[in-house]
Amino acid sequence: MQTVYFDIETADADELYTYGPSFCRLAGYAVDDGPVVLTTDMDELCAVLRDADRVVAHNAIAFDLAALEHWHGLDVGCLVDEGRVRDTLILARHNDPPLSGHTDDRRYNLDAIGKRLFSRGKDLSATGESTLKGLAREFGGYDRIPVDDSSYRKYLVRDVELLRAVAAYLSCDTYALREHCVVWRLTHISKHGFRVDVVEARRRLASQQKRVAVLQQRMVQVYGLPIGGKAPQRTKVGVIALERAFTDCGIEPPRTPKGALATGKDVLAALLQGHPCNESLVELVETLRALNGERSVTQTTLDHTGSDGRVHPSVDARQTTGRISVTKPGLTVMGKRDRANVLERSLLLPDEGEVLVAFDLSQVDARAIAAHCQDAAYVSAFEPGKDYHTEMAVELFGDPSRRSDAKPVTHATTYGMGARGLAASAGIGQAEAQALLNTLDSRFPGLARFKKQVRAEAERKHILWNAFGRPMRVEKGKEYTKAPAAIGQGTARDLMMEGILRLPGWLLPCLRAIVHDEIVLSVPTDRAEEAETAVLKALQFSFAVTGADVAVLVLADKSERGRDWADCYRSEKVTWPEVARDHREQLSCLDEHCTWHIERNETRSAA
DNA sequence: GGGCACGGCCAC
DNA sequence: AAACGTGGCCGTGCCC
Repeated sequence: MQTVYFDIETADADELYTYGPSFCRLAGYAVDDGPVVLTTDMDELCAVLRDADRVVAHNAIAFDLAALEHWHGLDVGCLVDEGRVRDTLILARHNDPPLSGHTDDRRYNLDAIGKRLFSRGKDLSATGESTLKGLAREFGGYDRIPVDDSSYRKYLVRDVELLRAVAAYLSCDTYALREHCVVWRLTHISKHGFRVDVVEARRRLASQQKRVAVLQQRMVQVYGLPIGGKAPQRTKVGVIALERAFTDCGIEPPRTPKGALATGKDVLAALLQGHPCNESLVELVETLRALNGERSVTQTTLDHTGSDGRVHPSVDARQTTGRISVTKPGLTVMGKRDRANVLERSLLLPDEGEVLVAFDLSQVDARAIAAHCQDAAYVSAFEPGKDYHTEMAVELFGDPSRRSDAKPVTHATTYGMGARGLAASAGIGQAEAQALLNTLDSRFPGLARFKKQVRAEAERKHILWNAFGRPMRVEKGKEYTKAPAAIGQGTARDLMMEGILRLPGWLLPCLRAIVHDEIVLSVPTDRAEEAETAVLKALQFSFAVTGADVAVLVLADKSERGRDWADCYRSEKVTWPEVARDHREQLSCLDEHCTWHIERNETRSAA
């Protein structure tokens, strides 16, 4: 049994997939208790790793091994599938799960872990990450530090030694091993990257700049806001001017809970509703809304686009529930619900000669809860052929046609919403909301019992385990809302990961994005049907919690085949014709609310 | 100039 | 006693 501990110094980590073959600069490795060996020969390192029974590194799968696979041809999939890899970042999160709220990455760097596991001496901690940063500053970049620099080498040696010490404290169970396979599969998203419509992105940036300039000018002239900066309406002076503008309209300036001027869109909408005839207020609010509504997704996407014309987003399982974060750029926050920003996704394209297809799991959080709680009525709402929200409408109102009224209530079930919150989200009175919550509890007693039970368990242990064995930390005092939410999201997450694990290997390089209950693939046009069948087969299965009587079906839908990511949703969003790329290729259109043919429509309405 | 909190936008 | 969960990213302002 031979274990190899290793670490690699590289160029800027953000350029993992774009830098070039000299990305890996200096490697350090140690076999079992042996001394740390340094080398610039990555082939030598790969040979050592191939022969090892066990390979250990921090963030091995998403970073070090990924770099060796990408630039030096190491077969990482084989190492992972054979269970030979131990990624101490995955294990550290598994052994000591993060709290929600602050995904504090620094909690999981080697220094921090070392400090928690065996309080390490100050002499070592002082040399942590700052050494490397300092060297990068001194030499003008991570890729320009001389590989024979003694402090660079000393730093690497120390890191491998620290890694070895840390690894001894971290245990690994079957869930953690499965997680290694999950993370490796997800690295394909970063590795292959998502093609960006760079020309269109630049065009949109330019037109956004024009739009903002007009709005800002109005703010300056009418309300006396300061000139300059990216968001003068948010500066101190700007806020004072806005407060005066509200007062001039005869309106008390709205406030946030902390006393600041509130300019969020819900607040502004409520204000308008209260004073529909106040024309000067309407103009002020509309201008403010328009300015606040300007997002920088296009800029962020371009900022992260590499010389290959693609973004290579980071994919991490760092959230407390295990849900996947996709960042740099944040694909999980791109528009979809609102007509004003649904086209954000249209900047992302399939590979040449391919189409994009999105697949999403149907009500997977609720199905996860059903699998856990085993409430007969709740579980039966997910039987094949039934529509969950319609079933809920029948149970809550005795009226299947009130499907849309039932939707917000189901949200309340998983997230522990109270009467006030439900009333606000559903647009009903608090008494009515409370009555609905009571009905929910009486119609689904098993669900109510389950929620009570997980709250109690969280209060006792502060950690909950989902149906797959993922530990999730629950904040003290917040068990009432967070415990059921953690189970719903956490198990839903692993149902999606089960699907990822069931995907046939040829589809892994096709993965482009994951947004919680949705995955996006770029597939060759002539294999689209084959791919769709295979993905749906992987994502859909019957699932039972250990010891449970009744299994719950996990079901998935597929989107249209898209020429860009937004185009995938054209049949889901038929009332927004611009979602379809075909429509955007037309020179003009007849829909006066179209967000694409804006200039033409403006000309038309003026005429 | 980095770190952090806030308040704004957004997703599932 | 009541109870809306998990996040990313931007711009500003303030702190060290």
